[in-house]
Amino acid sequence: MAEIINIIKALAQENRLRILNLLKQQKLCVCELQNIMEEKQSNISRHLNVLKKAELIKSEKESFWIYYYLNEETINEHPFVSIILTYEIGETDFCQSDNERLKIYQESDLDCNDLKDSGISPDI
Amino acid sequence: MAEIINIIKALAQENRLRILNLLKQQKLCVCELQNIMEEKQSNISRHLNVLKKAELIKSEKESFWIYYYLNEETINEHPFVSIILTYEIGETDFCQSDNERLKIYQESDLDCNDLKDSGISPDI
DNA sequence: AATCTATATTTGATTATGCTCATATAGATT
DNA sequence: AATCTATATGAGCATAATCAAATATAGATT
Repeated sequence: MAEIINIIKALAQENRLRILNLLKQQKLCVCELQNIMEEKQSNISRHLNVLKKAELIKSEKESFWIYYYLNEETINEHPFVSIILTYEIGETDFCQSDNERLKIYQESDLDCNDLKDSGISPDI
Repeated sequence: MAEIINIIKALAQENRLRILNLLKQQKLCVCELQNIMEEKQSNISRHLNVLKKAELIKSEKESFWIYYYLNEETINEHPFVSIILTYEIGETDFCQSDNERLKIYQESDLDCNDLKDSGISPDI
């Protein structure tokens, strides 16, 4: 079981909160996160690793991609995490604009195969 | 109003959680915290400043001493903070031993006037 | 087996954090 | 006003965190 202090430390960083906010809405792979968040792949990967060590997320491989999703056991065991994700960060600017980009992606009918060279949309 | 991310960052450090755990139980001044926690005065002072900037605590002067206490407005506005203090850190080793020392201090009938050279008890 | 590609990791630069020692400051007490 | 003392702050150091660029790796596809 992850130490409580590691869980709080994992939550104490904007990019990691952004990742959790997105994963709360749906399972996503690294390249999707990279495109929605407009961050470098290595940076996303690093933060995912921190979140995984804190046992806040899990991953599973599906053909080419590794999909990340919330670790429900940890979240259920530590309800304050859900409270933060649901009530505390929803209104922040960074979540709002990530949510907009997630919506664009969802409505685009693109998937991981398309992300490599095109980005989510011509504007992004 | 303090940014949510500053609040989480303030919580993501053991010594600051220790301070909050103690202040949850009673108002304390710097020299009391210093003696109970067995940390350097400057270190305590610095962490108090971080907690104050996150608006998690307030202070008030009483004759020689500055007493710190939880900022109820912030705590009420962000219920996850109480949850962490009540349900998440109570069982940690660091809180347990701080609580023991707080108890010794409470039962000692010492006060701030005595702490300067003596420490809380001969053993400490 | 060879190739390809998504993800992880290494390296190195930059910045932030935590701590201690020493000193400054504020503001009570005399 | 002078002094005293609790607390705050500055300086310096060590360690950790963040990030980008380049490279390594795993494992799917052909």
